[in-house]
Amino acid sequence: MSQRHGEPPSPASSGIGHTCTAREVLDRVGGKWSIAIIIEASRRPVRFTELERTVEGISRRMLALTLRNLERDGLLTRTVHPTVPPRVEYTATEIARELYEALVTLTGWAERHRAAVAAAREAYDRRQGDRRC
Amino acid sequence: MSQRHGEPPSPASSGIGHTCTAREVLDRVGGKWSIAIIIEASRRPVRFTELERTVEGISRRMLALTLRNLERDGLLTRTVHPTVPPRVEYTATEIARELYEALVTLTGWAERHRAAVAAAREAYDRRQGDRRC
DNA sequence: CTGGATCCGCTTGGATACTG
DNA sequence: CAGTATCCAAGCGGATCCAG
Repeated sequence: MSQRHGEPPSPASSGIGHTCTAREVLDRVGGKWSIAIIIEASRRPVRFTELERTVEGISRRMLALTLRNLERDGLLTRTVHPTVPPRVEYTATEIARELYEALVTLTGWAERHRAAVAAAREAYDRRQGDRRC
Repeated sequence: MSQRHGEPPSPASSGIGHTCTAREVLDRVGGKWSIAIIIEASRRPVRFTELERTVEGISRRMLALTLRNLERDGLLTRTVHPTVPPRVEYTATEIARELYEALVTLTGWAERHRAAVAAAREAYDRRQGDRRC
């Protein structure tokens, strides 16, 4: 990551602008686990081990990394309760919850066209399969 | 790719459902170049070399690969004009254009909170910088 | 012009052991 | 419990050469 994410030169409406902002957000939540964590943390404060169980398939390392990044971007709040054993809770910020709202649009698209995409993919693969055999 | 993308077991409203559909679409367009290509192809039919110039930074290999995948998922239409030299045009399908509409919601989120995220990141980095030095 | 095939470095990410 | 540190494998992606 050699580039700071300050204000881009605002390439305006050439399509490049939309591309950049789109990539900006996708780089942030396009990770394999970000969405799942944001959704969980939007429902209630969650603890580390809790996420390790809930977000099925995630490794301890990736959980820690993703949490760090989300916290860094101000999407998660990390609260340490100085008890023993230590208790750390992660909560989605208002920004993150708004992000989730925005994502609903995308899931809507996925649900509407899931069948069509699957069909297209199958058709494509069948064509290729014929060519190769 | 060892897993077919058929109908998931529909885990309903436990948050897992949204996570899955969200990941489904992000896996499809979360690639480094998919969005840029979709946007370009939504504006007009585009040729291979044209994209190579427009989508700045993309390599020939990744352009070809991304085009294949998008075509496979029914998001792009590939039209070959049997001329010499060959002329191939890619066009966004209706589904892809709807996807772009959905993405606008996301870019809206990015634009609204860009400053906040940048600030959070800077604050976080400054805190860490102090600790490490 | 439009790609496919190959080589290879770099990053991503899993498994595990260790620390406070 | 809540992580960090280390090792290592798989795959993403760039560069290049070649073909239709």
